[in-house]
Parts: sequence; C-alpha cells; structure tokens
Amino acid sequence: MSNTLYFDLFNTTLGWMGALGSEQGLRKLVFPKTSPEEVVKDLKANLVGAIASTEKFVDLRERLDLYFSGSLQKFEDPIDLSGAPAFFLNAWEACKSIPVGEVRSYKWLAEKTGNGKAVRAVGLAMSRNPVPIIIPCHRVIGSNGRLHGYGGGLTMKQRLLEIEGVTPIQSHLGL
Amino acid sequence: MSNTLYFDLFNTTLGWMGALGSEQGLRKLVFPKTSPEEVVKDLKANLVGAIASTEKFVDLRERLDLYFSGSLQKFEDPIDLSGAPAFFLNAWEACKSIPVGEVRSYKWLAEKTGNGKAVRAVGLAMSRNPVPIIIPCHRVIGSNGRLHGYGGGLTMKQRLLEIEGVTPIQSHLGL
DNA sequence: CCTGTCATGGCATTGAAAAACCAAGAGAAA
DNA sequence: TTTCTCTTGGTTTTTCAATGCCATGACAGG
Repeated sequence: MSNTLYFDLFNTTLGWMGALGSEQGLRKLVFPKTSPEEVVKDLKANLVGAIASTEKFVDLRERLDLYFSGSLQKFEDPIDLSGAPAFFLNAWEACKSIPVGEVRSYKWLAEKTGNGKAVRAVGLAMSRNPVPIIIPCHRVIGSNGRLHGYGGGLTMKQRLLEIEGVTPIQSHLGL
Repeated sequence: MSNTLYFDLFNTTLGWMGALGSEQGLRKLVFPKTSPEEVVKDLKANLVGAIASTEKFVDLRERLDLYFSGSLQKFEDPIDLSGAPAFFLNAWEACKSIPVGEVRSYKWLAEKTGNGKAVRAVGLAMSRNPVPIIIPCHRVIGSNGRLHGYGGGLTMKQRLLEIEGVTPIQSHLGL
C-alpha cells in the first residue's frame, strides 16, 4: 500500500474547490462551492490517509482559472480512475471526445459506448464522474435540449456551457 | 459511540501478555508470548480507537502472576463479552463452572450447554474464547483424555493444567 | 409546451441460501 | 494404541439472485 494520496483546497474565480490525487493522476475534483467547509464535506470520505499539499495542485488551479476565464480549451492533466467499473470508464472516455463548444445527448453517448438503450446507465455514469470539468460531463444534455441534471447544480452546468460559448439551445443534437 | 477502550502490554513470569477492555470489563487477553511484538500482532485488529493505560490493568497483572505461581485460584475480574453469539456465551459460561484442578470434555460442555451433539460447536466456541485463563478453556479436553487443541499451544495448555495440579491424565472424565 | 407513464441498462445494496470451517466423538479395522 | 471414516452443530464466509437506484427517452393526452 505505498500509494500515497495528496489533496488540497483552493479558491478560484468561481468559488472554493478541492482536489485529490495519487502520483498516477487526479482522482477527484469537487465543484466550486461558496465555502471550504462544503468542499471538505464532499471530500471527507476519501481523505482518510491523504496528506495536504498545495504544491501538487498549483498547476491545476492555474489552469482552472484560465478555463473559467475562457482562455483554456482543453485539460491534459493525467487522471487516475483505477477501480471504476468498465462501463463507467467507457462512458467517461466517450464523454471526453465531445469537443468544446458542443453538446451531446445521453443517448448519443450510449450509442457511442456500445448499447444505444443504456441511456439511464450513461446518466448514472455521468453522475459518478469523479473529475467534473476535466471530464466534461456538463456537455451532456437531454435529447430534447434540456440540461437535465448536474452534480454541481444546473446553474453551474449552464454557466460552464456559456463559458464554452454554447448558447442556450444550439447544436443540441450534435448529429 | 462513547465507549472508550483501554489496553496495555506487560511482562509476566510466563511471558509478554496484552489486555484490552472497556469500562464494563475485560474484552480480550492474549496468551503469554516471547516478545511484545507478537502480542501487538494478536491485538492490532482491536486497538483501533483504544488508548494505552498501564493503570487500568495493574491489578490484573498482579493476579495473573499470583495465578502463575499457584497462589491464586479464581479470577473475579468483570468481563465484557457483549456482541458475541448466544451459543458462545452459554458455552463460556458453562466453562467457567469447571472447578480448579479438574477437567471436562467437550461433550460434557455440550450437554451442559443444551445440545449434547454440538461438540464441535463447543470446540469452536473455546477456540474463540477472548479471555483465556479467566475463562478456563484450558480445562476442556477430549473425551479420550487427550488435550486436543489450544490457542496458546498445547504446551501452554499442559503448563496451565500442571499449575492447577492436574496430573497428566487424572480425572479426565469429570463425571 | 407540460405531465404522466412505461421500458430500458448498469451498478450498488440487500438478503437468503449454501458451503466452508473447527480445539470432537463414536465406531471399525489394523 | 493408532488411524481412518462418518456424523454432528454453530458460526462465518462466500455466492447469487432480487431490488432499488438514476443526471433518460419515447410516447400519449391534455
């Protein structure tokens, strides 16, 4: 068990966020909140043996602020998703292929993942996305053009889409 | 869960031992070993939230040494066996009724516990005795007069019986 | 539009059932 | 005696099927 975990809380232009990761990559990112306490609450289950380290996440914090200001398009940060079910990994992988400024439906993602009928399963996978923003699950909306749900709240989802230049209902079918 | 646990390691005339208990009584006693490390190994699963305390066990340690020298016959220490299966509790209770200097068979214990055929179950119960010596499971031997097994090793079992004045095969049927 | 209803897939949790474990005892055969 | 086999009971662990959960989608009826 030599795999040490690091974590940090930091303030961004959108609010307090938290990150947790191993040497292999990022394991968890928590949505912008209004207070650090809320971030800890979301993180506490994971930071049992983790040690605090601002240093490990300075780059990430910088990139996040760049992204929030609209000047960063793509995150290259390594992520460590070991242990997750295969279907989730596939769905997240497919999600990463959605280009900036565009959106796709849960169904589109389901078909891409292999089974066009596994739409709710895709929804479940998105809801379990451990690293939002990095894996852009906010670009996944309903087939009817509605935003449906988002772990960080629908206003946050909309906000992120606006940052990426998606007008309310635009290319909402994607295909 | 405000039930704090205390533990301690100490050296006796027979070797290193360890004890762990709550305010209600003793919960675990580990056999005499040659090194404190071995004691910790046997105890480590239980001392998650426990705090060290020599003070809580000075009396016990004294009595153990008295017993090992043959000058103490009976332990009155309160024990806390909460959480154990009913059958185990019954078997342990019956075991405590075996007088010093005598032995009984697993079968005898089974009959006393209620079901004369549950001999192996009694063996299982003895093997799970959390407070050896206090609950004198070393006085339980096979119907054929053999010692069978003992958590602390058969030599330890024999040694304890010798301390109590039981010659190799004596009253081994008890009834 | 909006509201309800139904079908759908994968994971997480639950609970019942089965099997494994054990410090035994009785009997048979050597 | 020793060794073997078979039987026995309670606990513990493992397995497996059944449910419930969810950030959906398609359709029907207002």
